[in-house]
Amino acid sequence: MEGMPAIDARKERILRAIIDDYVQTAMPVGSRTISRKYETNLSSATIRNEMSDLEELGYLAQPHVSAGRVPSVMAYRLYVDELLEGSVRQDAQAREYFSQRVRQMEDVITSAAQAISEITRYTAVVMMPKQLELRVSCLQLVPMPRGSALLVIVTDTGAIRDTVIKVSENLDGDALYAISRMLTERLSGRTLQEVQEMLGAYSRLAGSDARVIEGIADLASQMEKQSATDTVTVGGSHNILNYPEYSDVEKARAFLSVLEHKDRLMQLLSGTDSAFTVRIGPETGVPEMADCSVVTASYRVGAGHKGFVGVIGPTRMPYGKVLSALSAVGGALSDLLGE
Amino acid sequence: MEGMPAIDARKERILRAIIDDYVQTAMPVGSRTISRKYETNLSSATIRNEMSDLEELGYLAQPHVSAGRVPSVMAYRLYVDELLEGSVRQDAQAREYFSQRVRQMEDVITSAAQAISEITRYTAVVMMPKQLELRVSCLQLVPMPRGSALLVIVTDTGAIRDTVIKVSENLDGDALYAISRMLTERLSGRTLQEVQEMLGAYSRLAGSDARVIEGIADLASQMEKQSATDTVTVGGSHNILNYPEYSDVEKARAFLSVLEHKDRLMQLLSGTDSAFTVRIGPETGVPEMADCSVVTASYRVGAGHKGFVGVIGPTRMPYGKVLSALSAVGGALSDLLGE
DNA sequence: TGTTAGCACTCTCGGTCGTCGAGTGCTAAT
DNA sequence: ATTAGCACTCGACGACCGAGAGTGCTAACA
Repeated sequence: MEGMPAIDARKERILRAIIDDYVQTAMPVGSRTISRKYETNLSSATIRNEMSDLEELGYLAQPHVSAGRVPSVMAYRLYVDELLEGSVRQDAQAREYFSQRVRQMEDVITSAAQAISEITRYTAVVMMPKQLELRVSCLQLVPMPRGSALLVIVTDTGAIRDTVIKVSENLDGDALYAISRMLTERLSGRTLQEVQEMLGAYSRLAGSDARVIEGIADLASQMEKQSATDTVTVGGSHNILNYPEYSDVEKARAFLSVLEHKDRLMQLLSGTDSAFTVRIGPETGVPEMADCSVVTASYRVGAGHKGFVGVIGPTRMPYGKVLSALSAVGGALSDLLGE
Repeated sequence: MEGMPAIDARKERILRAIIDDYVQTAMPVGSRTISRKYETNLSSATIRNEMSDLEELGYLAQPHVSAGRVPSVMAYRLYVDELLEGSVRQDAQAREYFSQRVRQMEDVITSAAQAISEITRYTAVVMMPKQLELRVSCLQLVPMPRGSALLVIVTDTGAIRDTVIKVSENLDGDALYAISRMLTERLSGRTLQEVQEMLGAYSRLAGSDARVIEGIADLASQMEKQSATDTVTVGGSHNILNYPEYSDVEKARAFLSVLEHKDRLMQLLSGTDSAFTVRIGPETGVPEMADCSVVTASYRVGAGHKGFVGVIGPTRMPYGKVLSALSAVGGALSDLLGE
């Protein structure tokens, strides 16, 4: 009675070769291919025996009896876990991406998503954690032509929001600055919610327009609303069309429609503690993504809050490259957004 | 010897019915369909005769002998020209879209693109004309936590650009305002290019940081570069997958790749004088878009400069609805961006 | 003269069938 | 333990065929 075959070094090499080849070609890998391209001193028959063992062990699967083998979720996992052990090399290309001007949280987030998607050629997702308790640090009116002014609110975490409001034509730059000073003095240190509540009482402040107050109220309520929800951005969503597993339009559409619903997207990203997570196929928990993998890296932003950057692509994916790209972008984000 | 059949009222009704049906179903329309759904008092045989005439006239085409008829480019054009005659009804839904906060040109443009794509369910493109000779109107530094400041530049056309720069920790709000005033005084009225050139000379200004100067130089050069090129944004690009004519992934990808190249996109939009333009199929001049139509509306922004809003979709398109949506959004844009 | 019923004809679509080839598993030889 | 050889399996692909949709034409009819 034979026991379960053990997985030795050679089996591992072969498994690795199969994964690599499959990642490249997206076609089931046959024994001949391995024997010629990877293990040139072994015959196809030997490889066949090994492959048969690997299948018994659960690392390979055959779409049908006379096709080659395809790596199973277990195989990817083995491979990925191994990658996760070693430190992930930082990708220089990724860091360069952020030399551009960055404006505020949202801008950073979206350019991160674009950067990742361009580097990896997959779909990228970036999540910014919700920030409760944003406090106003400064508030300023910048004169604009034709009776307008730009109202800028800066919070203690460095988030910036602005909007154009109408003001009296006879307020010049200095007058606006005086108003700004006064408002900053009274409102700084308050949370956005407090600011909102306090504004009612101010509507008759000397020298200030009711319209200014209104503008601030609007802006404060918007910031408050936005800061209370997680923000999530997608980049390069149609990169998915580059991969043959999505040459079925229905599949592609299902995929894209998941991306359009923030809540379903959150499901893919959230709920992990470690720096890197890889969910393969069914592990994603979203049926439409059954043959996708989701790779995420977390980055720190300020006091213990964590955001995620991630890549969604076919299960066959060069996990090594993806991980290093994510790690680089995550690092850059931490630098930019962290305290 | 029979002459060319004339196009009478009934032929026109039938043609219209065929277009309507084809727009809905994307399937060649047969004579029976028309006789049952649209012209219930005529038999299919009669319709057949009429259709045969319409084909001879060039308004219909048959994909193959035993399929129904499909409207030709000429048919659409007839129909569209008729639409263009009458005034295009404004679409209420579109106007609502802009009640949101709008920040600056680019924001307006992108939300316009999104609005159009959501309303029409097609791909939307919005172009903002290049603005030469932008002049600085105001320039202000807003204090931020941790030795940063937000540098805001406002131009005479109301374009806003900002960036975060580092400044000496010991500059407080008033000091920053003093610098802002001084800079505004010296730089306002200058074009961005002039500002850029002048900044070299200022690097030793009393009380101001070299870093501030540097920040302004950066920002000015970016604004200058951006204002010299046309800006174009795409919204809802993957709406295209909703239409059966793009159930071929290769086609869809070709379509999307055109959208990714700004220059090819410009080709689709530019070069028209009238308020509305409809280019059908080959008229677009871009081979990948051979079975698309491009509908554009122009909007005025300030002194004679024109921008375009457009929709790209399959040639069978409810042109009436699309035109009214575009007209509404175009109007809103003129209001928001015009002088 | 315009409309309609009838009919033969054409062409696509969907399914079935048979061939081809890639790949396997097993056995026997090395 | 490895490998050559061979029979076998199964999907991909092209050929083929029948059904159905739609046409054009003709002849009858109002």
